[in-house]
Amino acid sequence: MPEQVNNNPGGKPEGRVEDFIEAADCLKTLAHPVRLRIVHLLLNGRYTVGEIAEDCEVLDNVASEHLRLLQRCGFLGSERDGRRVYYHVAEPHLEQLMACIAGRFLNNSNELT
Amino acid sequence: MPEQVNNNPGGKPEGRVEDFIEAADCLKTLAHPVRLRIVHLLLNGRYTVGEIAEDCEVLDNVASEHLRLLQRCGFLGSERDGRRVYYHVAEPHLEQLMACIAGRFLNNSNELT
DNA sequence: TTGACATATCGATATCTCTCGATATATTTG
DNA sequence: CAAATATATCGAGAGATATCGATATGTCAA
Repeated sequence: MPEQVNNNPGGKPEGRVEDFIEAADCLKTLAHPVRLRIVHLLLNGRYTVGEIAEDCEVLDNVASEHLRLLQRCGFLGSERDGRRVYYHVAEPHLEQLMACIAGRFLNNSNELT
Repeated sequence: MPEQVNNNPGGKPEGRVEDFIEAADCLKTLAHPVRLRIVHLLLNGRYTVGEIAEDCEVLDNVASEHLRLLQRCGFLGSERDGRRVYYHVAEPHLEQLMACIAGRFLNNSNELT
C-alpha cells in the first residue's frame, strides 16, 4: 500500500513508550487534587504535616501518605524540627510545571502580563 | 490554642482542593506512558489511529481508547478523512506542558544552553 | 518514666483503571 | 449488496489506588 503523505522525514520525534514510564509515574503521583493542592501550597514555603492536612481538609494520616508519595518521586523533601516535620519543594521543575497547570486550569486571577 | 508563627499573611495561596479536581482529572489522563507518547507524537503533526497504534506498539482498539480519553479532556481533536481518523493536538497549553515534562524526564539530548 | 502531641505505617475495603477479545459502526471498493 | 479496511465500543478480569481506623514511632514536657 502507498505511504501516506505524513511520513514526516526528520519530524517524527525519537523516544519510545518506555521512555515515558517514569514521567507517567511521577505525573500520576501529581495527578490528585489533594497532592496538587499540597504542591501549590508548598511552592509558597514550608509547612508541617498538620498544617498541610488542615489546609487540604484531610486527616493527618492521609496527608502524611500523600506527602510520602510526593517525596518518593523526588518532588518534596522534609526535615524534622522537634516533633514536627516540615515539608518543602525539592524539585526545581515543579514551579514551572505547576505554572503550566495553573495557567491552564486555574487562570482565574493572577495574570501578570 | 495559640496560632503558630506560620500563619503566613498574604503568602498562603488562595484556592481549595476542589479547584484542583479538574486539573487532577486531566493530569491523570495525561499520566500514562502511551498517552504521553501519543501527545509527544502529535505535537509533531497529525496521525491516524493506526499510525499512532503502531508507533506506540499497542493494539488499534487500545490506541483508540487512549485517544478517546485524551479527546475527552480537550487535549486532542479529530477529523475523519475517508475511513481514517486523524488526531491532532487541540490544547495550546499542551506544548509547554510537555516541554516541562520532557525537560524533567527526557533530558537526554536536547539541552540548548 | 509517663502522658500528650505530631507523624507514620498497616490492614482492609471500596473504587478506579488497564487491557484484551469480541463485536459494532463507518467508509471505500468490487 | 458484499467484502475489506479503519476505527470505536462493550464486558470482564486483573491490577492499582484511595481512604479510613487502628496502631506504631518519635519527640517534648513535667
